Amino acid sequence: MEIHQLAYFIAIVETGSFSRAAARCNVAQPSLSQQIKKLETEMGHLLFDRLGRKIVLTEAGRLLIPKARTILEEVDGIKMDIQMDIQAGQGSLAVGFIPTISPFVLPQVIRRFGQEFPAASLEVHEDMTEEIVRKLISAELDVGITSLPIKNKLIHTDELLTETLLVASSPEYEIASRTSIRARELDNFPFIVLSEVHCLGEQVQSFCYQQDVALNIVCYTSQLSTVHNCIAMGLGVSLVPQALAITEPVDQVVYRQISGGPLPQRKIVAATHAKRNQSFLTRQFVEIVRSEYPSQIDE
Amino acid sequence: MEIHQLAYFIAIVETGSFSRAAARCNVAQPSLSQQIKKLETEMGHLLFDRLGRKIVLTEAGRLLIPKARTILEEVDGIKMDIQMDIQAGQGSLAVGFIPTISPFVLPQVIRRFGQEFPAASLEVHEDMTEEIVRKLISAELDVGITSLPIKNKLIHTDELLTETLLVASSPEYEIASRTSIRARELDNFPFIVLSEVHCLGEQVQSFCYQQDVALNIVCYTSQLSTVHNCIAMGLGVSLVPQALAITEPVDQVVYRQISGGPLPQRKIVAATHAKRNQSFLTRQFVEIVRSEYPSQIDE
DNA sequence: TATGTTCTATAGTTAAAATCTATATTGATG
DNA sequence: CATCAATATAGATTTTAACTATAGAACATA
Repeated sequence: MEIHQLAYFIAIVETGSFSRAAARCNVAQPSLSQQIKKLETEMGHLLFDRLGRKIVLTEAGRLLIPKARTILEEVDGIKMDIQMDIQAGQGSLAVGFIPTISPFVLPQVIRRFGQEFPAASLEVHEDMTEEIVRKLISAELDVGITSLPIKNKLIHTDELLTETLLVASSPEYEIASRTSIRARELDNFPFIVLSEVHCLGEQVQSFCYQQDVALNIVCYTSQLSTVHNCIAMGLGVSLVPQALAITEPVDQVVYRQISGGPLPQRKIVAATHAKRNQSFLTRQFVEIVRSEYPSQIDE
Repeated sequence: MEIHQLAYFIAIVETGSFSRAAARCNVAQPSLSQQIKKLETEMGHLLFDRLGRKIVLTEAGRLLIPKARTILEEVDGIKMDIQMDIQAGQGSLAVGFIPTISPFVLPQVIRRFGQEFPAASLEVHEDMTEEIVRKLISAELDVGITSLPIKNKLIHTDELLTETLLVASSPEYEIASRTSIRARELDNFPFIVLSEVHCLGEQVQSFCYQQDVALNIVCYTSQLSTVHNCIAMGLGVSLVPQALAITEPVDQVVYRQISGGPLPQRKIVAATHAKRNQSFLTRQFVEIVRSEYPSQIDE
């Protein structure tokens, strides 16, 4: 059975004749006769009784009408429906965040995404960069919010913002009262560092290495909040994302920017599979992350 | 958009690859590539991201899946559905009865038809033979229950039964006490006759004419029940259908069969348009009439 | 790093099928 | 009975879907 056969059938029903239907369908009348014959053969029933000049629907023909109309309407609307669905945010989206970003943006982003695209279904993964990359490549994720560097050639990155890392210290330390802090002075204080399995941990350590700062590391932790807590307890200092200072400031901690040299920074990016087309929802999601990411400019 | 394109699309979705889908659909792989490309062009969106060895659905592709499945299922089921509908008695039927038959069979037939085919919609017309023939030819009616003769070549008749006409008389008349009545004796009594617009009226008069009976007609009426009432009032005698005597016998009337010569009879037929296919409902309806028609054999 | 394997895409050809034109056939109409 | 108006049939043409062969890309293995 073919769609055009159903269309011809309905045209005949509506015009009451093969000839008029042929005119309406912009085909020759014999084409209709032939296609209807095929349809009748396939259905196992005549659809019309041919009474010479006029035709009359058979029982099978009458029963076919609503079914044919349904199918034609669906086929007809399918293109527009999909366009509408896309605009309406119908669909699903799987996103990944690294743990040193998610605490500051996930709640706001999920809320806004839900408000703007109530029809969408969102799946959020929290993983480290490496795992996010793997999932992007295997298409388990549509987009990952992470930080550079990403070496994999199959991953395309869209830069969202550059985030400064601030010196975080207990007010007790002498460093807390300074108006300007230089990177090399960090070696005067016990340093709390995030494990290198996190890209943030790696970034902090490589920054210090490049600035020739020999850190006095007193603690390796695997969670940023532990770093924060340790600092609040006065156990040492660290470099933490500005977003942490903005969204979760603590009284027992002061946050200071490095001066007199390159700033420690990380680039926050939306990572996607380079070969996949980014869906409407993906693009919208990335824009929401960009606008919701806590930064001083927003405040 | 074509149905096979949707089928190919779903096969790819379900097998996860163009190659496997091609195998399942019994076509070569390039055919699928080509048809999917066409579908994508028509939809205005890619349906799959081609990631070299593997493919991933795009947002548009994911949205298309349920719609394509729906259409395929409907198309798939359409033939069987119609078969089922027909067997279940879905559909409509328009039938005609002549007034000298309907009183005896219409109620029972409608009841039984409604019981056996509750899903059907039945439309009943009561008309004289001529009008029934006209409606059959214009396809306003699917079948007419009437009596012969029908001269029109476009009408096909299916004989249901041969009904005898009985002499109906008031008990007061001498004829009522006889054991055997000959046709020619009818001229001894005042005769109540049905108008010739009814075929029954015509049949009665032509029978008498053929038997050389010069009727002593005292009343022409246009309703059989009037004939019956006149007889009951003792105004005369007549020839009436056996079915009348069976279903509506009256104490003031006796019903006797003619003997010693050809019986006055009428042939009850199901008349249909010779060129139209008789629907399942039509055939079932005719069988119901045949079995419900009142005749002595049934009692 | 090279190489074979396994996918999809492309090119060109073949086969199928829908369309067309022309005409036969049939029922309605004057 | 001839004419008109409709559908059916026949044969040619065109379109399109299918096929074969092969290129190109990605992954796996050596």
